[in-house]
Amino acid sequence: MDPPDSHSDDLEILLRTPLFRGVSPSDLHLIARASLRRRVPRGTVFFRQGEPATQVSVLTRGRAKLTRVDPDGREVLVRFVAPAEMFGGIAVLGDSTYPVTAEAVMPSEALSWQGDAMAHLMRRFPQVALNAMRLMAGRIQELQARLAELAAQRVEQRVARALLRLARQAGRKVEEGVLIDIPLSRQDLAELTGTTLYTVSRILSRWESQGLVLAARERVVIRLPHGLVTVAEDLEAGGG
Amino acid sequence: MDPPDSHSDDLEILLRTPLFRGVSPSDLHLIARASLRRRVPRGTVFFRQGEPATQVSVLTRGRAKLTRVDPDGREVLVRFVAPAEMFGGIAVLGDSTYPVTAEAVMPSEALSWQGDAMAHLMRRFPQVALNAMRLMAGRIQELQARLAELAAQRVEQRVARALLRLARQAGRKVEEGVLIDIPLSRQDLAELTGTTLYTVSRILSRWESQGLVLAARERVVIRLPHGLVTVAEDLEAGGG
DNA sequence: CGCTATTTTGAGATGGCTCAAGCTATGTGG
DNA sequence: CCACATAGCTTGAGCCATCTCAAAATAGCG
Repeated sequence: MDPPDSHSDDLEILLRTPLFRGVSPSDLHLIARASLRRRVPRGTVFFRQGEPATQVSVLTRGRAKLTRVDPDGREVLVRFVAPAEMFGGIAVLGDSTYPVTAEAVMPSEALSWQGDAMAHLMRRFPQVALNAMRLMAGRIQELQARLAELAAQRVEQRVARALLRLARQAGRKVEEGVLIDIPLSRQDLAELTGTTLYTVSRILSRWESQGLVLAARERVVIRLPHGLVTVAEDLEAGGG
Repeated sequence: MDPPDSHSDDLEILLRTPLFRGVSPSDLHLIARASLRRRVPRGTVFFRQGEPATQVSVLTRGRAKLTRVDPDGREVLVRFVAPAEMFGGIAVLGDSTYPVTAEAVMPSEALSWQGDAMAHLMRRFPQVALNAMRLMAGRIQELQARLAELAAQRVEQRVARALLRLARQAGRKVEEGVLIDIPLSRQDLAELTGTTLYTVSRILSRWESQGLVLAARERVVIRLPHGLVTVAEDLEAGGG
């Protein structure tokens, strides 16, 4: 009944979704059946900051980005979402409105559950609640780390770290090095690191001339990860 | 049997501890009995960043601050802890080491539970697990807000917001306005907002001459909260 | 009542921002 | 298949908010 790219694939993704770790495949099947599938083109907004939070989602294909608009209108990129990652869960569990906007940055697919359905699932499968806690704890630690970074480091180090993080989350080995497999503009990198697209552009140009990275339109390849680590840790003389 | 300032007081605090919201007083009594009380002088470190995380705590008296040291050695102040607030919980639920250092900034008292004891409590009282999730969700939202702030706003606005947040968390009405009831040095404010103590000092001096605040040694009183809000939102002409 | 931590203030340096202009892939319609 | 339109990117020049470093003034504390 299911075409090969729907429920059966869903299950495969859900099996390696941290939120559902430890849940048996048959229970996962139940869980999957309680979900809604949404397949969207690039640019689609899953939900918008400030809207009443109604659903928890897991990305099954593609990539999404979570952004937040400052009262002053400046955008900040909170994080990218990769397949098998949960998003939108914080709002449902915490406050009643989404604290970020979620947008697909390439053709994507997500499964989602209504907040009360998820609450039900957590009651029925306590492991899911535990997983959610562990995930949130991890998110908190990451945010604290970024906060410290933003407070204490220079732009160049922050950009280096952002790229290294992205490589870990969405890196793909290619001939020239590690490709960050997300359409990633200079503007995105700037919003991710709290700087401007101009500064990011200059930094990437310099790194490219030093052979550290390859930078193209919405595309970054890390050629010398270790070199970036050196920059990130500020062990640099100043270079040139 | 209990002296008036120990178990009975504990219970009173625990009754208004968000982590235990919805737990009956008799169950709370049980919970309290599973805890360890620690009374410490100013400057005591409850736990240090990087140590294996073993216990979840609730502050019952005093104040604590959670700081994080950058690889480069710079300190960042993650947050202050007020009575009835949980701390140390993230580490126990998430990773196995504390991501921050917790230090009493005045004579303080905390109750703590071993990680496995807390896990046991959460299994026995699912409401506690739910509360923990809600708390973490709130913490994530706050961290995201601060991240956006740090990425997008000027120092003066960040300091204004930090003071307003502190006033909400630890404000006490006094004759001259709202006293931030924490020993709060210029250095602390700088570490909280990602700037230097010099810049904070200059900003406070200016605000004091404008009548917005009273600033003394490790002490800040907000005289015109609305004025600070104006600064925080950058509705200012520039002012002289 | 002197010691020490905290704070203030000055002066100079600079990293990163802003604004302005031109460049280059990529895609589109003729 | 080409010329144009467009979104994304690069680069230059000038400026300024903020940092750094230095030194002096204060305020608690023992």
